[in-house]
Formats: sequence, C-alpha cells, structure tokens
Amino acid sequence: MAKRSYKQNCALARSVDVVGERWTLLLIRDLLVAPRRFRDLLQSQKGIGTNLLAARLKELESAGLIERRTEDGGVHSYALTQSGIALEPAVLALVRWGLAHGPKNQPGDHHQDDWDLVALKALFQSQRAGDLLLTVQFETDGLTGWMAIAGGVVTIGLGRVPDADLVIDGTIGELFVASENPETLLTAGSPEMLKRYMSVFALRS
Amino acid sequence: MAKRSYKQNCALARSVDVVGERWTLLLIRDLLVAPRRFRDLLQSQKGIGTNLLAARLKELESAGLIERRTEDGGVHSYALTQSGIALEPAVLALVRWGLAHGPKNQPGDHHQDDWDLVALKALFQSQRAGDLLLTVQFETDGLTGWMAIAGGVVTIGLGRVPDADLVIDGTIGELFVASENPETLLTAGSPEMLKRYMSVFALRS
DNA sequence: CGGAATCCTCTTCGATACTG
DNA sequence: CAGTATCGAAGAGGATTCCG
Repeated sequence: MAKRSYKQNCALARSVDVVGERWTLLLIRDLLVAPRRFRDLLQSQKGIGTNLLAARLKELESAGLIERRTEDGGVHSYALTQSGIALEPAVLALVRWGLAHGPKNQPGDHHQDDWDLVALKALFQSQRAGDLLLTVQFETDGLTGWMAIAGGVVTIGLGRVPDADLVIDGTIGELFVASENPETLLTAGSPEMLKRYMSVFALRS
Repeated sequence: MAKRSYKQNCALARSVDVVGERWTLLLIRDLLVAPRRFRDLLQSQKGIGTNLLAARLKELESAGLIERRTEDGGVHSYALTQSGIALEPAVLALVRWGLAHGPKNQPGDHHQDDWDLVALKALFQSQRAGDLLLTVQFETDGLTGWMAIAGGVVTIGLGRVPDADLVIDGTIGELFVASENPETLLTAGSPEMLKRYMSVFALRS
C-alpha cells in the first residue's frame, strides 16, 4: 500500500506528507530531547496504541528521519538522524506559535516535564545570550535533564552533566512561571548567575 | 461533539491540535499569499471534498485563525487573522525542511505557481538583502503576483503592483531553476537589478 | 520484557449527489 | 457559487494475543 500523499508539487506539502500524520510531530519532539525506547514513547503519547506507534516509527525510519539502534542487551532505541534533527526549527516555531496563539491548557491534560525543555529552547534568544557560557541541571521526580548555553547556541538533554554551573531542584515550570523567588530552588550556583540565565529567554508576558 | 485533542499540556501539542489535521496547513499556505474564496481553495487542494473543506474552514474560523468576509455582491472570502499570520514562521520552516530534506517531487503532482511565491519567501535571507528596495512582478498564465523587498523584509501577494522595478515574464521556477539566462525573461528592469534580486535567496545547490 | 500482529469499534476521509 | 447530505473506504484507538 502506497503511503497517502497530497500529490502537490510544493515543499510544504511534501513536508506534511512526511510529518503531517497524527502523532508524528509529537514523536519528533520527544526524540529532539533524547533517543527513546518504544515504551518511553508509548508512555509519553498516551492513547497512541502499540500498533500505531510501531507503524509511525516504521514510516519515520523509511523516510530517513529516525534510525533504530540495537543497544547492548538487545533492546532497541530510536534516535533522530540528521534529517530528523533538521526539523527542529519547524518544531520550535510551532511551539512558539502554540505559546503565543494556541489554545489554553486544559486542566486534565497529561504533562511531562521534558516537554518544557523543548519549550524553553524555543524561547531562547541568541542575541540576549551574547557570550554566555553555562550549564544548568534540572532535578525533580519528573525530570533529570540539562541545558547548556555556549556560543549563542542552546543544547538540551536528559540525564546529568558533570559540573553544572546551576543545579535547580525543580521543574522548568516552577522556575520560570510559578516561582516568585527562583533562587530558593537553587541547589548549586549563585542567584546572580540564575538571574542572568533566566534573562536570555523571551517569556510571554 | 468536542474536537479531538492530544490532551497534552505542551505548546507543540496544542499547536498541532489546531493546525495538525489533514489539509489545514496547506490551506494556511494558500491564505498566506492572499485571501481566497471557497472555490479557489477547492481547486488548489485537489481531492479535499467540499464537506471537508467546509469543515476545516469552520474549525479555523472558530479557532480564530481565519475570518470569513462578505464582499460586495455577497460572495465570501477567507482571510488570515493576526493569529493565522503568526503561523508563517512555522510554515516557512516546514517549507525549508521540505526543500532540503523532504521527498522528491513526483512527476504527476499537481502544481500551482503561487506556491512558489511562498517557497521563495522561505528562502529569503534578510542579511543578504541589506537595504535593497525593489518590487518584482511575475506574469504568466499560472501566476500574476508580486514580491516586494524593503527594510530587510519580503512581502508577497497576488495581482499587480503599479511600478515594479522588475517585470518577469515567467514563473519562479523558470526564473530560478530552469533558466540559464534569466535576463531573457525580463519585460522591464535591468539584468543587473535582476542579478542583485536573485542574490538575496538561499537556493539549494 | 519489548514489540509486533490481530480483531473489533468508532471516527474521519473522500467522492459524489443534492440544495439554498 | 457555496456549501450540506450521504455513504463506502480508510485510518485511529483500545484490548488482547503472539513471538523472540
């Protein structure tokens, strides 16, 4: 069965032919943070069903956006290829649109802290960072992840970095939205550095 | 019936809840060039079916991305709101991805020249334009449209502009891709100005 | 245990016919 | 011209089962 296509000779239509199906961009978002295993994705995308997840992963693999790796012990993990990573600007643009113009969050919605890592990256302003050079570690039940800023570029990931300049005992939401005194969340690093760090993002008013 | 949602508390998911359904982004693309009538969209999006087009337009209207205007004579037209226009960066990012990483164009695909206007805008490089100030008119069977560059910003539209600096008797594809001697397509304007114009875009190699 | 295949129900899509 | 109504086909969603 040939894949469904809009059959329009247009770059947008060809993009949407690949990433426009249900769940696809959300899978890309998860993989932009780190490689994932089948069960990670299944848990993140509540409601997808194993058959549909398997189908999407196969489509993305044959389209060359992800590759399936076999790790020690025979478990598989899925990681973005260069072509998949190249979707990041489009994903971040959609994140920014969602923050500024999208619908409001509904109370019962599922939430995963690592999604905020992507949202924060979308709000990063290179010109505000200047030559800022620092790494930040986030630590809570829902998230063990980091963000590094260097050369006007931001990088994110899961896990721990060795010598973080800031260690934050809280989520990104707690830090940027809910906290009046963000320095109280600091486990390591100075409040001044935290202030400088927070100044490089364009948070909505 | 409530609209289907991923129910994820994530800006990307909320964006995709609004614009992730089939045909939606392609409609936005068409409306980024100019307001359109029902029949225009129906013709552009081959295969959509009138019921689905009507449903999508209603969804987009109630999400606040487009508005339905009643023009003189009682005909309706659909135009993007500010919230809809704000999707342009995301659309252009997807266009760039499609050009660089998307699947190849298939021979039988439908093509519409005004789509190229959007693609060209996606390839515009503000820093290459500098203080360039000019308007370009495209004229062929399939397209009567224009592009203006001013202050490092590019604007596009359908129809005619009064005093174009360049008038090109051909499509964007003919000009940028298929022509060895692009100046032969000039109806008005100097070959030097055409060369300068073409230099502000990042065409793929 | 990780993931693929099966089955069944429900929703959405796509094409055509029809109506104000 | 701008939609609505209808209906068969395709896709999505959920549970369960199979397989290495």
